[in-house]
Amino acid sequence: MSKLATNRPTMNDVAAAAGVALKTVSRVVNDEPGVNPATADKVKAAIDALGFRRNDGARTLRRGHTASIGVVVRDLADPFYSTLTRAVEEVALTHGFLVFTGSSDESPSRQRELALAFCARRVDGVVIVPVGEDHLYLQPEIAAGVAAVFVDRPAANLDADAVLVDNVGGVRKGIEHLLAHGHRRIGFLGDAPDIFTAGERVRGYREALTSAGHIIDPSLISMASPTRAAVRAALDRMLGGPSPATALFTGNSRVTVAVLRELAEPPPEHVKRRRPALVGFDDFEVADLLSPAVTVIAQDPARIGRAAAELLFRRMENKNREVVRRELPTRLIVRGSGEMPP
Amino acid sequence: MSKLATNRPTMNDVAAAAGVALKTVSRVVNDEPGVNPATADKVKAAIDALGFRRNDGARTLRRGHTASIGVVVRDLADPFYSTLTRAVEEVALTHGFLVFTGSSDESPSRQRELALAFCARRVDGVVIVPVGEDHLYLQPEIAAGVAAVFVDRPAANLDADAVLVDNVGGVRKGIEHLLAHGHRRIGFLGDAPDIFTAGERVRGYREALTSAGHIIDPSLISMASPTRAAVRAALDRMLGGPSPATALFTGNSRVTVAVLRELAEPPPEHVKRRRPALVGFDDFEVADLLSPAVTVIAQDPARIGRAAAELLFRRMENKNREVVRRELPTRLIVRGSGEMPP
DNA sequence: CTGAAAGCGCTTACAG
DNA sequence: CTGAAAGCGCTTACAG
Repeated sequence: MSKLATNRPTMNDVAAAAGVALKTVSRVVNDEPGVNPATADKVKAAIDALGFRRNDGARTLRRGHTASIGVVVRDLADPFYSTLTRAVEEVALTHGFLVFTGSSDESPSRQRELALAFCARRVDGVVIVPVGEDHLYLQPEIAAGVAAVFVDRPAANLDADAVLVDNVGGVRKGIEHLLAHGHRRIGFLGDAPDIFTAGERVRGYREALTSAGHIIDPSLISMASPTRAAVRAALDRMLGGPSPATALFTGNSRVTVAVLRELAEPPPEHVKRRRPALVGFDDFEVADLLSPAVTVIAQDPARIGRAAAELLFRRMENKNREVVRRELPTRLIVRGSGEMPP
Repeated sequence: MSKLATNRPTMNDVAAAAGVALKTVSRVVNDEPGVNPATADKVKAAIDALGFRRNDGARTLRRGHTASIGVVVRDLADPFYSTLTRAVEEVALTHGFLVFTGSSDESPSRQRELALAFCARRVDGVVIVPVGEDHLYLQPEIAAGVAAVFVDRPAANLDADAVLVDNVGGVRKGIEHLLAHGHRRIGFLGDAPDIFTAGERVRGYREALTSAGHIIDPSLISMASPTRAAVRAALDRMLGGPSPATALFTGNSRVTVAVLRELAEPPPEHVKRRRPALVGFDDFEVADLLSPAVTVIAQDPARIGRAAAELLFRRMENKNREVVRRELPTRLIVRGSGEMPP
């Protein structure tokens, strides 16, 4: 591509038009003190006449920081991550920062490319929902001064700031709730076991049952991506046998919705199902309008995003402060589905 | 702030370490042809040893374009806008572009500041969900070469590319559906009348009724932000009178959900309500799981975002092509709530 | 195949 | 209060 058609005026052009030096224009543009009001007026007039707007890219190059951050989530279209990102944006704006966003789609290489592309633009910090086993590629960036905060999951092999959720405690709370309502056969439908949160949550399930003196029945645990087929198979197994589960715990909102959708279908002829009690991890829109309304262990994605952003800005201020790992609580929201008797 | 602690190696450092000229490093980094393989290897070794990573900000300054775009939506936490943004991101990535995002919160000044901040970073293009009456502030940016595409709503006073939805046609389809099921008293619950889409949609309502030879009853129209109080008042009026509405059309998913929530409450004592039929504009998660499942006029936010991004990249390629205004169709999804008899 | 110089549009560090 | 020079880290345009 040859010289662009863009023909933006520069500080130099403004200076020429106003009959002053470049530096004086810079002073006026940046509201630096000590400019003669009459001179400033001349400069301002020239700025308006030419339609000058400072090139922040040039400014950035000279100053060494860009006042921008990058956010890499799993999927910006997912309400959990979009709400989280929006909260980061809000904090960033407070500091006068702009934010790049990107979705990794759970692909380690795509995440890496996004994060490094942001770093190549010299963002001052990154907020990352980590994917995959290896995050050492970020080490040089961090060493070079990029602040990094991991969110929702810890970085695999990097000692860095992180904002997590009390997954284990949250699930325990949900399972204990079902136990308190008399359930003893409780099925757990999680997600792919390599996802950090999925592992933590099934751990919470096991701990809750074991602590209460119950035996873990492996046939009541399903750890798979919530495809239609996987969910159907798991439900048939858990609800169709001679000693069926009377309650289910679903490990995230995608699973919850998939299960609800499956329960809404008539079961195969040879299977007889009773509607099980249900508690789901993650709140979701109109969970309260379903019948029965869905009892959930709610996370607070906006709070998570805010916490991550605040940690990021604190890290930018002081690269040497010790690494922080915050764990945010969950909240049981009782709505009906989790209070049905066995 | 003084000199930053960041101590990144530059091409100059690499050149010194490899014993070549700066330009040769540039050639290697950019995969330019015509470098002696042995020289290239020396340079690559130096790059690895120093952990060099090109500063894209500097590159950008010299080349005149940044390979980045800005997206300003109403609220990134809203599934409609986050899905739209995600689709824009996808197209951008295909072109090797990065994307800044921002939420205007329906504030004209905040939108303006975000858009101009993106332009100050010299993004090559912006996708904007416009708010407010005045978008002339973008005129100089567009003149200076920034591509701009408006989405969901047209720019108030600027002749620019836009991707809209056939709001009028969509609502007409919904109202005609209710008419075909025998309804004659159909209430319309919209949104604040200064929102473009709200205006278009109520127009569709009027047109559908008029075309079918029916009279418009103003008491069956409510144009207000869907606060709890406003929705309740509108429902009491529309459903509580001597000649109540037998069906409702809701103008967007926020309204739909607010109405459903209100209908789930027991009505005030002196009001007796029948459950009205319902068709809503916008699809939403688990609309199919409610009882009755909710019939909607669905938009396709991913398609809208994709169309906007594609238009943007075409505009970047040719600043002089004529202004395009695309209007995307809607789809009626029949689920039950819209097929209930009067 | 390789390199020295100029310049992108600003800010920094000084000098007057 | 104002300005001339250098430099941020690259690419462009040339020269050898």
